[in-house]
Parts: sequence; C-alpha cells; structure tokens
Amino acid sequence: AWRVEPPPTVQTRPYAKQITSMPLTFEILATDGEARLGRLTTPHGVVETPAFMPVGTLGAVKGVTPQGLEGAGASIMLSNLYHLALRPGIDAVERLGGLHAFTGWRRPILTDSGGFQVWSLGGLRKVDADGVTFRSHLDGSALRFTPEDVVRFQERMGVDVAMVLDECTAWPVERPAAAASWERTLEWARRARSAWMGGTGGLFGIVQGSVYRDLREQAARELAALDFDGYAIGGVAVGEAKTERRAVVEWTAPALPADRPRYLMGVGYPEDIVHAVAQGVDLFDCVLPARNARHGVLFTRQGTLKIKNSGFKDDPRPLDEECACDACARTSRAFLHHLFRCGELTAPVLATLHNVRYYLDFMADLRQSIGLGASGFFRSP
RNA sequence: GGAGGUGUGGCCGAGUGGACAAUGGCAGCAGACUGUAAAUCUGCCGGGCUUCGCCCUACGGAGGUUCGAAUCCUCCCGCCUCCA
Repeated sequence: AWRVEPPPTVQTRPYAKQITSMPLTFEILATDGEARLGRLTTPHGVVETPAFMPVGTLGAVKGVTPQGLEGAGASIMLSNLYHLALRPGIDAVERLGGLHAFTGWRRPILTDSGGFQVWSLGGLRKVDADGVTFRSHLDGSALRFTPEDVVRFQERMGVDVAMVLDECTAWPVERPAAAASWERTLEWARRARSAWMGGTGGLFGIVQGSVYRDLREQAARELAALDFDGYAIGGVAVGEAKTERRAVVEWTAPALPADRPRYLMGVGYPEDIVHAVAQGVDLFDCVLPARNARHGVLFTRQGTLKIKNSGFKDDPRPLDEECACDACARTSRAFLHHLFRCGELTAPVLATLHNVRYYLDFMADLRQSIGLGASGFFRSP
C-alpha cells in the first residue's frame, strides 16, 4: 500500500554564494613555436588551453545536458548576455543564484557581451556613442546596453570571464569607418575597465580593426594598455576571405600581451583553429559543431559526413570509427541517418554530442602536441 | 435504383477557356552554415536536348466544341456522400 506522504517542503536552491573575489590566473606551461600550452584558473575551475568553448547561448548547448557536456570533456562553456538579458532576464538569473546555479553547469562560463549581436542583429539595433539599443528579436521591445551595464550584468550573473561590450565591425568596411568603429570600441573598453569591480573571474577586452593591419596592431597596443585579464580578437568570420581572416590573426595575436590568454572569437573550423593556435591563440568558441550537428553534418576523423545523404542509408559503421563519445559507442551511421530522416529529436542530440566531443578531443590533441615540446608541429615554415 | 459530388505530376492539394509542364505542402536529390533571430536557409524535383532556350508526353478513358481545353459538351470507368 502506498503511504500518503506529506507534501514535500519546497526547498529553495542553496544560494550559490558568490565565490569571493578571485582574479583569473594564466600560466604558460610549454610552448612550441608561437603555440602555447596553458592553464587558465577561474573561480569555477581550471581550463587547459588551447581550449574550445562550446556555445550555449541560452545557458545550454542546444541538445546537450550539462552532464553530457561535462562527459564530452568541456572545461568551459560560452553563454550570451544579450539572450539571457532578454530571457529570463538578469534579475531572474541573479535571483536564482547566478548563472551556474541556474543552468546546473558547474565549470567555468564565459559570457559574450552582446557585441556580436551589434553585427548579427544589424537591423534591430541602434549604436550611439554611449551604447547600443537593441530592439528585441522576440517582441520588439527596447533593450539598452551601455559598456557599464554589460559589465555589471555579467558580474551579477557570476560568470568566470566577462567580455567588454564591443562593436563587431561589419565587413566589408572602408578604412575610415573601421577606424571610427575601433575608436568607439576602445572608448567602451575604457569605460568597461573602469566599471569592472573584479567581483568574480576576469574581464577580457576585444580587438577590432577589421582587415587593416595597422588598425589591428594599434588596437592591440591600446587595449593592452588597459590591462585586461585576457584579450580577444573579434570582428572575424563576418564574411571576409579565409586568407584575410588568417592575416588578421597573424598580425594581432603576436601584438597582444604574451602573459594573458588570447581568445579568437567565433572561430571556427578545425583547420582555422590549428592555424590560430600556431599564432599563439589560446581560446576559441564556435557554433559550428553544434549547428552543423543539428543540420546533419558530422565532424569525424574520416572527414565531414553529411549524414542525411542517401549514401549512409546502409552504413553500419559508427559515426566516427575512432571516437569514444557516447553517440559513437552505440550509434551507427545508418541509424543516425534514419533518425534524421524521420525528424527524430534524438538525431540532433546524438550528432551534437559527437561533434562537440570531436572538437574537444581535437583540442586535447593540440595540447598534447604542444606539450611534447620538441615536436615542432607548430613551428611550420 | 434515385440525387449530388469527385478523379491533377511519387503523395496530399490549388487551378475552372489562352499568361500552365501546371501555385503550395510533403516525400526525394544536393548545397550552405564560423563571438546562434538558425532542429535553419538555398537550389533541383515529368522525359529528352545543342538547358537564360527548344522538343516530346501529361491533369481518369474515349470522342467532341474552339484559332486554343486540366478548364466547356457527350459517353464510359473509378471513388465518395445522402436518400430508397
């Protein structure tokens, strides 16, 4: 017989007391050419670099549980202030104990500032000297971001790495406009730096300057003078050619302070990451593994698989024959093909788990290569 | 038996005299995706060719009207609904 239990006491989540002020620390453990093997220590744990940050815009990588993301080997996740400010709102996140408590993700979190949305939501925002006003892509309501707001919001959410508000410069852009855009971003960076209370984690500045070498180098110097905890290269992968993007990384990375982590925002394909690591970049994020997974494109050691294509109908092999992820452990290409064909929810779930694992394994391999030191892998001519 | 309705490309379904090889959707075949307005978007999707165009075959079947028919008429066939 069932016993009638008293109604459960509604238990408030233990308030995740803000971890006391703890600046980021970054150590370089080994180098290979310009490539660095590093360790970024944050309030919520250590990030071995070079590292890839899966993108969980709304607080979760689409289709992946926090446990799944941990299991895949992610040491840090990226989320987005703009999206969280719209829903559920910064107040709600704070009330629920901060972003970690709210999402259940216990490892480090970096939040983007909304600067990318200045570009990607081009038709829905107005930029002025003081900040950005977005028209919500959900209901059209106005949302005002100043550099100070953005710092405060991220501090209130208790993230490990906050990003300054920047203006992700569109491409193509004439030099004068790119320079003017950088001036604005630099001024915002100064304001953000002043507003930063150092409550949790650290604050990263963002270099812009489009595809102009002197602008990028100048931007790196000016930003370095503000003494951020880390430096990001932004404004890439917005339509420019691959060669231009690589040139930007080659100019900018070496111009950034050697003792701070360097972060190439939004990049990219594995080969792009290798190139950037060889230039001394330590952190990456990109929606590709997750988005492509949802679209049926798998990254594997056997090449890119468009699993929805008819050729996989009868392929009994695992997604990636050398992958140890939970999807590859039991899922054949034929089965995933079938799941995609049927629109089964499990399809993108399995595919995302695999792609994210692929990226993270790939990063681990890069770290190992650098750690081997004398390999010279990254000292390519 | 009576009355009414309906039959369109793999499927569903618009079209009711010329602008129709025929809107859409699905299925199918491919492609794109880089700090996520993206489980999204784009192209192809009767056959053939010398493929910004041309030819052939097509809107249940056969005939007819018309310069011209998926569209109008006649008969036939199938299916559906209601009445007996």
